[in-house]
Amino acid sequence: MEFKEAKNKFVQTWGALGSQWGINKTMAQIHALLMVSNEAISMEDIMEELQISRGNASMNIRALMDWGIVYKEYKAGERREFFTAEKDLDELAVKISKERSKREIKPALKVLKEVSSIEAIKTEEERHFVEQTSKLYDFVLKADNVLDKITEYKDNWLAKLVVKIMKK
Amino acid sequence: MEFKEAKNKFVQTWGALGSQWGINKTMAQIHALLMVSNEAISMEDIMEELQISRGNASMNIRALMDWGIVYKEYKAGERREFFTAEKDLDELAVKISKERSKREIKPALKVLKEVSSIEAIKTEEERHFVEQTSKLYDFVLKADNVLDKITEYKDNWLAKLVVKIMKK
DNA sequence: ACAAACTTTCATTTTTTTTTGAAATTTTAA
DNA sequence: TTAAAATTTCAAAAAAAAATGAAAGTTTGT
Repeated sequence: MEFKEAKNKFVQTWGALGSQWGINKTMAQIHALLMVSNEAISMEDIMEELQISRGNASMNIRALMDWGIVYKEYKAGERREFFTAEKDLDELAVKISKERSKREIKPALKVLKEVSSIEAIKTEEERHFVEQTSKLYDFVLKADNVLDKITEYKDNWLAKLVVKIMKK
Repeated sequence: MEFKEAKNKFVQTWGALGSQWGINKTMAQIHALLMVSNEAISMEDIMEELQISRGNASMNIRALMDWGIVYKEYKAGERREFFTAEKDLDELAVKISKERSKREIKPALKVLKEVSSIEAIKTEEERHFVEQTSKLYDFVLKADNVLDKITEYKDNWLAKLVVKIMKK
């Protein structure tokens, strides 16, 4: 496989994967493109490489910046903006994990707490509902915290030890 | 909040969440409904409760069974089929995790390995591409394995120890 | 202050995904 | 074996999501 083909395959695959994770295709493709680029790219070049419109590029770059995984960069003597992706994978994982927690897990927890707090449980059906949603609340809360801890401790000795143990 | 309202809210929220995770709304709603039901439900009742068509119900129940998180159940003297969801959350997490690994992570790994193996690296651009995709390969492979181990060891002392340490 | 260079916005169009529903198929009880 | 009861399939319709592109807005150099 030659370089151009490989690059294209990577961008396409990453894009397809994105759609399975609630991120749209173009957003994932732009991210992929920036990830494997050794230098910052202008919007014009992104449009050209992915064959997308100006508006599409603009909106998805903005979304990626909102996620904190793509940055603007200014080049001396250049008027237009250039973009780079977070290339440190640990850092990338932390940011994605934090953002998803904030956007999806936290709101879900709020609802779970709410619905599991209905009062005056009369029927067996109601009892089961409360039991199940309460368990779900505990489970999601715990999972969210573990994720937090993993990303937080990632670089220190404790995490390293854990990873070592896990590898056995 | 009264029971019916709470149940509805839970089903709706779970459904909305599903779409952010690459699962369609109806599929997630059916799963939610079955999760909080204390007894198996017929297709007719699922259609009724979620206000969806027969075909839609049939296809999404099938998909849930393919994921291994919803089961068919037969009632004595009843011709039609009833359905229940996996209610043990640990078991549910393991199944979802395994399935996503199989469907998404493994194929992604294959592509990453492929594209990071291009030969005859000439330019700096190509060198960077190979470096970045190789790192990505290692990272995803490691993440996939850790997930595997966590689910595998979940119930034994090692995992419990880890969770304990993490909680500090 | 001007205008060229560049970016953002958003109503409209296009594409993709999901849903419907009727026909075909399968299952089962008698 | 038959036919009623139930489920599945899939072409077509509907709904939802994403992309376009032109106009509006912003920034910057002179």
